[in-house]
Amino acid sequence: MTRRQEIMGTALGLMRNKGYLNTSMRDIASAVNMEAASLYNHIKNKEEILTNTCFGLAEALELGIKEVNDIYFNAAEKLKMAIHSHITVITQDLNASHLFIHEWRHLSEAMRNQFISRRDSYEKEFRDIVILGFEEGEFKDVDPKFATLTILASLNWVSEWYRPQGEMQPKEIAEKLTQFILSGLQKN
Amino acid sequence: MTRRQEIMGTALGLMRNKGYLNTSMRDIASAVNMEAASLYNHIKNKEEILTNTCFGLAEALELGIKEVNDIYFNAAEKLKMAIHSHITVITQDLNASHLFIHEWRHLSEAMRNQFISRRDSYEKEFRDIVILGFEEGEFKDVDPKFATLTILASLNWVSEWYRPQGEMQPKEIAEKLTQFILSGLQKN
DNA sequence: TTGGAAAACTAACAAGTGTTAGTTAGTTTT
DNA sequence: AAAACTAACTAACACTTGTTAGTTTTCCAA
Repeated sequence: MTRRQEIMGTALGLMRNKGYLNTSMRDIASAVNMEAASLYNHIKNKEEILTNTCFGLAEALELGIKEVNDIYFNAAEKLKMAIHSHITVITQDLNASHLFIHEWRHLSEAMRNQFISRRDSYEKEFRDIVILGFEEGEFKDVDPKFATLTILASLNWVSEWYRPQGEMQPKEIAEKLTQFILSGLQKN
Repeated sequence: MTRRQEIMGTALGLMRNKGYLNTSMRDIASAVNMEAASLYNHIKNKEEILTNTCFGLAEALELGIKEVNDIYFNAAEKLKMAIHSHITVITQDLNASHLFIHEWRHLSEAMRNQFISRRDSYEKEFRDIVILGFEEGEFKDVDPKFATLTILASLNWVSEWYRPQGEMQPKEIAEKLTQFILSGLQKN
């Protein structure tokens, strides 16, 4: 592990616990046993940590959904795969996911706009699956935007409670979520 | 409207846009056309804004769920009412909701612990409804904790996209969510 | 009209912020 | 052996932070 990776990883951990703004360069430095100024030999600046993380995850998620949408399947199958992909990415690095989900607001305006538009297009790919399901006659006539937002909220929230050492593993989580989203809580 | 309420309201608006930590007392002051020091004639300190808001919403939510759980109903009916109550509270003041959902982390440790324990007990009341549904034989045999977290994630996320001027109003949102949570996306 | 509280002000504080400059010791490449 | 590079350091800058002290203005009831 390079020093840069060590700094990045430590920074993400601190930022997850205390928040991005509340984590100072001096906090990060002392967590890796150096002075704040020395960090700049390895990273450009504080925002690079945030930018790298947010866009790294965005890319991973996009890759996943595109793979799903490129293959022909029915909507239920696609949704299942998309959920699995999303959960896999999100549970990979919980610290990074926290930044991705909560701290992107603190990107500089230009970066933030880019980020938002990539997030929107990810949402759209997800929404297309819901719409496909309706066109197939397999899904109910729900408001696709509403449904997609609700689904993504559930998926993202996993990063808040998932623990790698816990009993539920990503694959199982994805399956239960798929089940829940497709057919709900009630019997029949 | 008292000056205090004006300050509080303005502060919440700023904090929703820029985040709690990123909103300075000087930001708040200039938004209500006064000097930062003058704010202290009306509020105790910055944290009071956060504390007041977080515990205010906690109380409103608790009140709602207790009302639901005190009356005898079947689980499906209770769930529907609990969702309605939650959405009503959450959509009442979007700025406050944002603080309640995202910024409680920045409460002082003592307050944060209190907050977490109240949130946990609210979650438990919700979970009891899911468990009741299973005992009645009406709900599927899901992990109640998992289901509850997933449901609450969907409910809270409403505060991110709901717009009072938009076409979907709280009552309709609650109904669609109930429908979605009970019976999912798929037909049959 | 006046007394006094309420609400504003100015000035300052101590601490903390991200970042840059300049330097140094140790290692690697030429 | 000389030159270049790496990664650490100390010191400092310019600015922002929440908050307090002390003072002045505003405003309303008596």
